[in-house]
Amino acid sequence: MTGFRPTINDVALAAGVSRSTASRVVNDVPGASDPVRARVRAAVAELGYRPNESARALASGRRRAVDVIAVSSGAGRLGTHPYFSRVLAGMMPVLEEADAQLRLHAMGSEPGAGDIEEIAANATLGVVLADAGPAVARRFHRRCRRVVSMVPTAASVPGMEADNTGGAYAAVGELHRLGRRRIAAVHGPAGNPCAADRRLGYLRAAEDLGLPVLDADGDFCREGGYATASRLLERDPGIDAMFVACDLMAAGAVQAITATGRRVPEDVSVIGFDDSIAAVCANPPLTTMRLPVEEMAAAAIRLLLDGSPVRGHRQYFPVELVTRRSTRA
Amino acid sequence: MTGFRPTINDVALAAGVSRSTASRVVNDVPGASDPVRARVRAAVAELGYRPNESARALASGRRRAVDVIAVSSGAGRLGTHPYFSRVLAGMMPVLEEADAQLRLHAMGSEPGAGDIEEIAANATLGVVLADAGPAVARRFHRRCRRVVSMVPTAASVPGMEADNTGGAYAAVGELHRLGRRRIAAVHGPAGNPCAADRRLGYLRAAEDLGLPVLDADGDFCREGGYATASRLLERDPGIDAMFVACDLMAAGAVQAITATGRRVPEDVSVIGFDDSIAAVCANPPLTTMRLPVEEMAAAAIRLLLDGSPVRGHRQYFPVELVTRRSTRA
DNA sequence: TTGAAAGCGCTAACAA
DNA sequence: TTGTTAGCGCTTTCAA
Repeated sequence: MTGFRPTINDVALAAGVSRSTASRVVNDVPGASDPVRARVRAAVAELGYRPNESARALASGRRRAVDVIAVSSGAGRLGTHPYFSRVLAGMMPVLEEADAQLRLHAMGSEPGAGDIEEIAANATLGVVLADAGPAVARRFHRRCRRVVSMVPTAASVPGMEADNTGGAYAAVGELHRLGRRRIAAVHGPAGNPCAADRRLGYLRAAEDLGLPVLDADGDFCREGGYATASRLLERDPGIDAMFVACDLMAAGAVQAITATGRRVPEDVSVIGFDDSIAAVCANPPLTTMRLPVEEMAAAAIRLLLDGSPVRGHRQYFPVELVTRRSTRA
Repeated sequence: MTGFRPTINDVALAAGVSRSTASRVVNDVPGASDPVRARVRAAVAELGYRPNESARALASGRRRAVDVIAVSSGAGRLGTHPYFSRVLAGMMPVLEEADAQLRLHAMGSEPGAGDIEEIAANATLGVVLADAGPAVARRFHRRCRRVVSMVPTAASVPGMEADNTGGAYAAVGELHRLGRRRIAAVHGPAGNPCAADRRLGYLRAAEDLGLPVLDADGDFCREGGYATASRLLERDPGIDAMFVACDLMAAGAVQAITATGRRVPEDVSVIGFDDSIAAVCANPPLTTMRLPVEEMAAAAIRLLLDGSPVRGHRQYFPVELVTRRSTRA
């Protein structure tokens, strides 16, 4: 009795129907009356039935897999980019549990229509968009119902939504609370939806607090953080704080700030975003807005596992301030 | 003719044998004469046959999977630890290609015998030890032939071996070349095989160059790097360079050094090890010894995919100096 | 709406 | 050493 795992035959037997009917119910395909559906579902629950994925794949000719699309980053960077590491780490145990496969696709910010077509055509459980803009997201969603985005994007595409705007707003508020009055911002890249929300949070806070807007766009990479922070500092040497839209860029920003001879946090306080490994490696370690990336990734997978997510579905996640040395004067 | 994929039946037919015989050859199990083996193998090559993993799993009752054992790190850290991210990134495409599964096991540095027993018993393709000491490695190897370690460990256990000793030696040599004469070292944890090799390289270089030995053990984490570097500096304020056995620790060491008011690299030059994301996030960015982690991880998987690796097998990888600002005076 | 039946591609007894 | 024969658990026609 210990290692026994019920098969669909057991379910069919318990529900008093044929194997095919049980299969139909389990797979949510038409061809079973409501009362029968209920009986089968009860049997499934009762027995704790879970389909054997190998048998499924063999019989149907396709493997259950989630396609993860990592837009906007070079393939080589996937292994080291802190965000994607966390995304994968969050997904892996859920996928494991469901005995499903992870297919990772790295593509540039302008994926070819052919790529999208092919991935959508071969998708089984669905597609997770790791960092896609609205245009790409819509194109996927048009071809494949089972799509979920790790970031808020086109309104119709189901997505995980962290409180990016609120987080950015809170970061600026914190800086203001610490007495800073010339708070600059290094945003993410122009087309990026997360970047847009964080930018909005900054702008709103600046307005509400009556602060000058001192900002520029970056690229979510360390190099861009360095370059943008340098430029900002040159343009306005009086800057006494920086809100940087991701930790990798913030690590670069701190390098840029100290390279000018300024001290962090004494001369310029810095708050990043993400709470990735980059935050603690920076010098000084970064105060940052923590994004629950692993939880968001796990939730995205669960959504796909549970069936076709409803159009426009949103799942919300909080963002929290983590205080480290880059703000503690 | 485009999407046709030969089955084992096609192979058997082409080789003029039964399906079972073909299966035996493909799976390298006894029960086929040498001439027959050759014929079947020829047919496999000719047709480009690749077994259907779903069918295999269904028929045999077990899924082809590689068990990756991440010893010595808390489960929560896996997603963010730069080393493991790179290991996973290196393995993923190879596994994908072979249609095999990745099972990740995180365990403390002293895994229970029960854990080892269970994983070894359920292993199919084999086990990759990500960072295990000789004792754990030997215990796994005793119970399961298909084991390969990502680091040199017990002599009998097949392993990937980067030139840790040579890398450490070269790092100290570089520091010496830059005019440094009081070169300290932050080693890895005592029992760690990689740490031991890097320590050896440091000690040899110190001896060869006539330098004082100024060292202490760390833990391969940023916190440990910070603490150990602080201690070293307190003990010997004249230190003018540091060789730190991993980038995460080196990022911490740089934080510790600058916290004392010293400048990097003017007062103290620093060289790390790995070339992970931590190296570029540190401030200043770290000169480091690059370890080809992704390649090593891919090679480990291929070794397992190719069958039982031979006892004591070693695969060697070079380590290269990558120069960044932490040494450029 | 339901069920019967035929495999999916492979492994593993069992016989020969 | 080899071949024959049952399935593994499931999906999917096809008939009823």
